Amino acid sequence: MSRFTPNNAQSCPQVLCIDRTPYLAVAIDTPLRQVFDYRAPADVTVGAGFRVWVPFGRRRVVGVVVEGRDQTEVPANKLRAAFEVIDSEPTFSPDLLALLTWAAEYYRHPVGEVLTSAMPVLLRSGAPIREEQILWRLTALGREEALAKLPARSIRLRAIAEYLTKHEHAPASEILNATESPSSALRNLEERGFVEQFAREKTDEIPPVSVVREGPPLNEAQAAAVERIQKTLGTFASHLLYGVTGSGKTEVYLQVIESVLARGQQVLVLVPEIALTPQLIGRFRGRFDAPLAVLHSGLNDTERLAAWRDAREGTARIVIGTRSAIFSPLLHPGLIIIDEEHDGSFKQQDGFRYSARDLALVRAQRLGIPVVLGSATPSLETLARARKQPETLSHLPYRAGSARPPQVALVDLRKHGATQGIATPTVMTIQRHLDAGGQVMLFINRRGYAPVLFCPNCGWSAHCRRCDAHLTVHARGRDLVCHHCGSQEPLPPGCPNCFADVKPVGQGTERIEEAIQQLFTNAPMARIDRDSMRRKGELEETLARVNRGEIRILVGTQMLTKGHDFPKVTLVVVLNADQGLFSTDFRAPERLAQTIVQVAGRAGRADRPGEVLIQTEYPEHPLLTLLLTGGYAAFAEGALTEREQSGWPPFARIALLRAEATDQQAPLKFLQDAHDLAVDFPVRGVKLLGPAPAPMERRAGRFRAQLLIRAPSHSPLQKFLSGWLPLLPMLPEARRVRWSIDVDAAELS
DNA sequence: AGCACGCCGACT
DNA sequence: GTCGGCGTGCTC
Repeated sequence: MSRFTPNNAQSCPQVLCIDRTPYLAVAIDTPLRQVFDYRAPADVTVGAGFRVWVPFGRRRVVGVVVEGRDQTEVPANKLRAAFEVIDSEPTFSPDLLALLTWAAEYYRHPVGEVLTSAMPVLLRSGAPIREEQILWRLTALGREEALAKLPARSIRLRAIAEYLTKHEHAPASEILNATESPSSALRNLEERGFVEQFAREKTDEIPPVSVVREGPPLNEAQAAAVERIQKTLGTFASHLLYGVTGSGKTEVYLQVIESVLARGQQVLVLVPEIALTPQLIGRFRGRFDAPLAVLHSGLNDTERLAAWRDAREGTARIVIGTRSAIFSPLLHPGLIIIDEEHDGSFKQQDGFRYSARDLALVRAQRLGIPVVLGSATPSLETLARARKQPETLSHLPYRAGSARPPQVALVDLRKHGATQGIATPTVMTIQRHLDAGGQVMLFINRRGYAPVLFCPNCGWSAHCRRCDAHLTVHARGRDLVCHHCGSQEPLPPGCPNCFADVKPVGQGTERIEEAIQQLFTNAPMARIDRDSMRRKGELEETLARVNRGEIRILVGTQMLTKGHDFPKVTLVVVLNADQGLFSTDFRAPERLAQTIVQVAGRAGRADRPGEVLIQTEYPEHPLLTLLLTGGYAAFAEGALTEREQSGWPPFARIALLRAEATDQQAPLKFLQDAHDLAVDFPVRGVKLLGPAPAPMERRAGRFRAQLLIRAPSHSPLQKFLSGWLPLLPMLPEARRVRWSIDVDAAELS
């Protein structure tokens, strides 16, 4: 029953005694791929997972004990003693520590950096793990008079008073989150003498949880999914919840979460970076009266540490966050949910290049708990796994309510004339939907006004000085911006080559916005992309206007697809489906299909039938015809067959060795040397492809190249890497480049 | 990554 | 004379 054993000092003394050894192996935040041995301080409880202050070179740093050791290979003249142990209990429980060291090994990343990345910033610099908790409660005066005396218009103050009537006491963060109030509201109540703070007496009791509101009745598929997942609570199982948009995946999550909470366990929910919307959190809060810890990029250091502590001490019953939340400590883990599991943001793209989705499976397996991967467009990896174990596949094929699936049609851009990228039949369809009172959404995966600035006279086009890329025309034709390095310059008055007039070529969101305004003068519209939604809260504001019906036409990028509902949208237009149709990256078709299906899923959610138009120059392309005739499932079947035949994941494992330098030849030379070195480590089935320049060789002034390693499965890949990688730093060329290894690389660029 | 040591160029 | 450029070496 170790799963239910609290990992704090009071209740689990045996954890502290096993490592009473003379030496400690300590992981330190440094790119060095090793741990460092220290003499353990005497007469202090210390062991694996504890943080210690240690001397390191000329510095004093925080390290994490990875294990206790009875002996050390380090010569006595080098060995030093740890200064002090930071807490009276380990920062990392044995199972979390084991997961992290496993991940460091698997992704070939220095263990010190891995452990550091799993800690809130304040813990990295030595803040204590436990703190006397400051709680707020109503004063006697507050209990008697607050609700009676507070004016009705003081909504926040009354909400806080009501909350504290129900909860007796709670930390400020919890109160402010639940009532969506600023901290000034609490101070205001304190000045009125209605509330007071006090230090919590030390107790590990976990607040009771109740269901605030019962959920709606489930349809047959949802009920089957809930039951299938519930049956596996307490054991490892990897579920795929494969539900089309609007089929009620969240309701399935909620029902299963309810069971987990009833078992006294915690739920960890991972969501993609952009989709950490108030919508989902709102659903959770509306359903359960359970403390929720939200880990997102907007938190400051103190808030982050508080959320981390709440997860670790079991106070937070639901922990919801993005990628890095997979490393949240949990006292009583019971379930992990990965929402929109296909989303690329679960894979970290620099430094410690882990996949939170893959680690969720590892963590769940180690803990003996189920994991639920939810998506309308599952990754091929997840689909392949589900094929092997059909008992864990739950399909939600119909939309909740009476909504019918949208009608999808292709618009052949070669046959029809187009104004600014919008084909004539598309214009007519938009008009028809506007006339019928519908809302229209146009999707284009490109920011800015136009992707190219071109001189029709001499053929010149605007290139970035530091990247092998065109500059994008921005701000209605006033600026040139590089989307790869961020450099910016004013638009030249004419061609710098021949002084002729230059012309923006192609369409971005800004230009589509302009075209729509000209074509549909009376329809109020909005544009949603990274440039137009810079200000905080702007996105939410615009989305609200859309859903109130004040906006009739919506133009935007990927941003539109991530987790937002647009119940009044009846027509979705994918303006250019062709980017990615002929990419060198074997995953490009998968990403394109997911994007198209996700965008299309925004149409017709209520009782109105939805319509989807996909503009393309290649209407006969098999990817598009498959999607059109058989939906995502048919596409995925086809793609899986292709991957199997060509030996790509999930039917193989890959790793990518990347190198970059300001010198053009150095990365290629280094990779060639690395390639040549590999003949000394033959592992059956392991093949090296390359080296080759990266698809965009020069980026931000650095030349980049890559070498692909392909193996039939996980273990030969790891076997090869463990023999080969340690020797790379010894190559003379290694010092002239920056290199990194990306295990299970998601993007080959 | 830090951080120090170390050996050559233009400044008060 | 010395401030500082970044090459190279080390961190239990």
